[in-house]
Amino acid sequence: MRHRLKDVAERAGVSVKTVSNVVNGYVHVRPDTRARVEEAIAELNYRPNLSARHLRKGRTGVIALAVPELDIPYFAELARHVVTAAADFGWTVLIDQTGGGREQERVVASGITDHLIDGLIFSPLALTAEDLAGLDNRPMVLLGERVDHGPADHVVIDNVGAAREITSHLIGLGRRRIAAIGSQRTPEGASARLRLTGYADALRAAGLDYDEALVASASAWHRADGAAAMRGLLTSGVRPDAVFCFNDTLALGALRALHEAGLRVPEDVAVVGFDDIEDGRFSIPTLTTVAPDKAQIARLAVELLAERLDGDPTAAARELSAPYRLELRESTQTP
Amino acid sequence: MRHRLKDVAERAGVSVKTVSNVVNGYVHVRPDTRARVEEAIAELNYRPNLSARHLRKGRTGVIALAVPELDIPYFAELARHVVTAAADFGWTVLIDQTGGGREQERVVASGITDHLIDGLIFSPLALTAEDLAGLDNRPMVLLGERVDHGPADHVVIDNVGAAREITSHLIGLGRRRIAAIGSQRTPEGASARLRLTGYADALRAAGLDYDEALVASASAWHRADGAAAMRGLLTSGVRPDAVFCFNDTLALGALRALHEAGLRVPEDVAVVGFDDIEDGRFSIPTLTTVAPDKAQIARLAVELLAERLDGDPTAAARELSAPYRLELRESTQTP
DNA sequence: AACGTTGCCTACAACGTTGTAGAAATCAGG
DNA sequence: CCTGATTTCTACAACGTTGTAGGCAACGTT
Repeated sequence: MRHRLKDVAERAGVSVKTVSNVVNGYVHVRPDTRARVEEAIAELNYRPNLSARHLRKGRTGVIALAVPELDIPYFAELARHVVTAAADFGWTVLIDQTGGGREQERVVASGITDHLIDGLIFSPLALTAEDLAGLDNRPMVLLGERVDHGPADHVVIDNVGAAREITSHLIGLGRRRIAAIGSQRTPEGASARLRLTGYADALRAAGLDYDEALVASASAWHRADGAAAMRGLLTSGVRPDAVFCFNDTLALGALRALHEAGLRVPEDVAVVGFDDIEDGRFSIPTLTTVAPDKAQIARLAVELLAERLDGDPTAAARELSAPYRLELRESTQTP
Repeated sequence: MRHRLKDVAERAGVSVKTVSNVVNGYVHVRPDTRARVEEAIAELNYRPNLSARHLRKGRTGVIALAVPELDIPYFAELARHVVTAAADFGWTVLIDQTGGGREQERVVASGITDHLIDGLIFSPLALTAEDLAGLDNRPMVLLGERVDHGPADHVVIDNVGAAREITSHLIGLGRRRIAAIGSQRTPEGASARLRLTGYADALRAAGLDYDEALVASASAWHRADGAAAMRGLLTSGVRPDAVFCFNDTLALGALRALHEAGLRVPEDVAVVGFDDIEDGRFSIPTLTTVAPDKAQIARLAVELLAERLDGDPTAAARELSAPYRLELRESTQTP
């Protein structure tokens, strides 16, 4: 049995609005009235109906987080941080899985769940700037690489800089034939493009040639794709002495393929990844990686959303950058 | 700018209710009227307000999934399957992270988000039967080990049987000093208790002694706990020739600790896990494990919830069992 | 031709909440 | 003890939707 304000009001002998005032912490309520109401609330185990409240107030206290796939560890870890950060604002998080397809992402962004949520934190893969431009300017924060000239707030990390830095680290270790795994030619591959740019920058800065043959593409960024790409590199005969994988799951797949080929990491081939997922801290060998500050990304995203909700909805879009650092582990340590 | 039924109605020159009828697929609407309304809907990009609909109908089309931690791969993979299964019913999934604490779980179960969701799929760690008994009988499906005599539907797998089977597999390989990692004495450890029972059953059936010294506890089931427990076993001098870890992340941690100790897997020590997370298919060595049918678990849970929502809410609680199978991989393969 | 039936549509009320307006009670200051 | 301000509370309307009841045509049946 569910109770309403009306039931509480009758039990406490006050008006419905007075109960509402107590629930909402309105100050001008006599202490004894408040006590009576609170007692009635407790006795009936009353809980506000959020839909009704939303209908009236226009706020649900629910935000959505949309990610391509939940069982990609990076997104799972990110989701955890977003849920935690949102809790500080009293928000519940509705998590949506887009699958990464452009059409599905458009549906999510345009808001199938429109009226149930106050705002959206969105990590798009395939969405283009035009897609975004066609939408209502609902409160939305984008995560990840910039969708150029998009009208929404976003939180990014410096993909180019991070990729340059970790590639330079490999060069600093004396590696000269550095492969890259994860390149993508599709429009979805914004992260891939930026990381490839950083990789190429670092090579150029060190006076090394950019060799097409050392760059392997991967349509998705799962372990299996990393393993397949690594096998491809090995059979093509390019003999790399290091590999920069554009994320950690690719790198874990690459480790596996190197292991199967009988090559030692890092002695024969050094391997680095990107994302700092937990797996990489326990893999054999442990994985050197770029560690974006996921907690900070989540916090910034939630804060941006909060400001957008409370502030001017038409204010100019903002871009915040979250820090990262290199995590040096066994997969690059020269013994 | 957001539009309402009223706006569409004015534009199409019909009543509000007729628009509602079109939106809801009511049959008795003349084709030309329907066309006019649909045109107006498209022009205004109308989308129903879910809160208002919920307030009126008592259904939101949103269900919640509550899991202890999202970045535990097992739960992330499960979440993915639940989202997929729910989509077939036209449901959106709100994902809640409980942290696994009893108090937080009670809050979730009692329904902070009560009125926004139609039902709850819940994977509890710490919740007790008494906690559950104190709640309204809202539509709820529990996942995982049984909370004895709980009033809610649940979907389980045969933990005891699966643990017995995989332990027997180790015995069949000729292993005799089989350790177990993941035992828990806390009331939270229902899964741990069941898996330990299966382990002990298998030993007894093979005429092997159950040796306390071979059973390592782990307060949580993360990689770090598995690594720590394995190190503990190794330094205690019990010299196991196989280890049954109560989940895959524990096993991955154990692999790591064995590697650091210079022991070979499976030659010196065979390792098995439980859950079949993706990591175990690419770890070095790949991990033999119990593979619960996660897709089936998710589908059964969603179906149970659907039946509970449509059917008699006071009907007796049901318990469904999902299948599992053994995945034999490198970590137990005798070379 | 009168009748009931069906198809199509509309008006109204209600879901549970909160903002607004204002009434009644209390207080402060002369 | 009067006046005006403040505190405390209430009645009412509205948020956007859908169920109910009912009206008016058009149809088929006697």
